[in-house]
Amino acid sequence: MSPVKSRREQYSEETRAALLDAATRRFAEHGFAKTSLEDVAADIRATRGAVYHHFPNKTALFQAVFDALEIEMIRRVTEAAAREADPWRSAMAALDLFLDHCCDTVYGRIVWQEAPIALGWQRWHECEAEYAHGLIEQLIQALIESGDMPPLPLGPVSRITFHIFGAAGMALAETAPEDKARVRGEYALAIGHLFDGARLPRS
Amino acid sequence: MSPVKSRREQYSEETRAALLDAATRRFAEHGFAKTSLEDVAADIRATRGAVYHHFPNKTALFQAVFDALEIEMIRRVTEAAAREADPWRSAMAALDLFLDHCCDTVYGRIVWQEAPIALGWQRWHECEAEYAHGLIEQLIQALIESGDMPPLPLGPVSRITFHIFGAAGMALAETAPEDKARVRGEYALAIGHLFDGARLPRS
DNA sequence: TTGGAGACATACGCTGCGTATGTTCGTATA
DNA sequence: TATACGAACATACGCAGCGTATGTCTCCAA
Repeated sequence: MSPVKSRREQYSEETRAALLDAATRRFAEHGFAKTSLEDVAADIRATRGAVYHHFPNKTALFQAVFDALEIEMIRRVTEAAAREADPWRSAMAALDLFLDHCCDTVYGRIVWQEAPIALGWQRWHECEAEYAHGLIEQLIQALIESGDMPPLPLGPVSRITFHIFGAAGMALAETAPEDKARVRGEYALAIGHLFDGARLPRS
Repeated sequence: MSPVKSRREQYSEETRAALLDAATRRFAEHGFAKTSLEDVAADIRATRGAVYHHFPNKTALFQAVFDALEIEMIRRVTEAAAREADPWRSAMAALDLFLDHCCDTVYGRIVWQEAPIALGWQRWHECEAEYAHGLIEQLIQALIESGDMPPLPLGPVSRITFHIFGAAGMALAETAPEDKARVRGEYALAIGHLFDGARLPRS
């Protein structure tokens, strides 16, 4: 995996990682538009030159931040879902861990609030199609096959599901830390009821 | 209402209306970021000076465009909902007309795609809270009172509903005109099923 | 008819992105 | 061990586009 890095490679990777870290914090705190690359660079005692050496432009830097957060989230949710054998319980476990994740200020702000702005709505949606959307479609497909859900058109259903999750994600992202637990509970209740209603009695 | 306008007032209102019209088209076609006030002004054979005379800044111009679209939409949906006496049928009529409205390219693009970018997510959400959100809360409140829905926490439920509608709105906004009818049908089906599931048997 | 104010046009500064060019410092090669 | 080369940055510049300050014209009231 890492065939002995040279000193130069090590330095380079460290500054790149530092840039990603600084950018993550800046974007999460001030948003995409109000974050200047000057500031990000200054945070790690470098200049904009360093940023443009590692990333082609501001959007690409944000994209890298976004990707890292999404990949980590998908990884953990997939893991949680895989632990349950029953499709329905698997989906519920995924929802549960997703809500947990959304309580994280950085994830919520960047993925659910800033990303559509930074990447543009279209690109954001393409990314979500690649990450979350794929996972959701998988879970729902399993629910349909197991007879837990009626065979509605998969595209719209998973997109609606995505947006329902998004509603919770956005709501939690803008909730004050001390209220997150309560709000999280309310959304879990409401979403749970909604899905229970859509559920078919197992044959 | 209009106590005899002077010639000057008339001119002024006309250019303002023309600006709004031009801005609406530009924003809908090229998006907020890629629309320069220079172009908007040029469209009506004026300069940026005219824009800044009528609006304090670029965002305010967009806000005016957005407001006009939302107010018109709310007006028509409210009207449709009021024609039905039964709360459930009233809500369904509202959904139906809303989906119709989202098939309009300009409305879909500006309200559902560009607005969060232009106004910022926070401000956008505040606006929606004022417009759509209020209407949705009203409809759901009626459903709970009539016993059609269980008394879940009103906030989350109406926010989730908002985002479900949003899912359809966004999806329709990016669907090619020739496919809009089909996609609209799919979403109507999926949403209908979801709500039917959440419905309580009338006592 | 004339002063004033509203409705614009013109001119300028500033911020921040992207790019082109310069400089330093590891590292491979002779 | 001297040197050349290229990666990893820093510095400098151009440019678009927003916002603002100032100028000009024209309508209307007194």
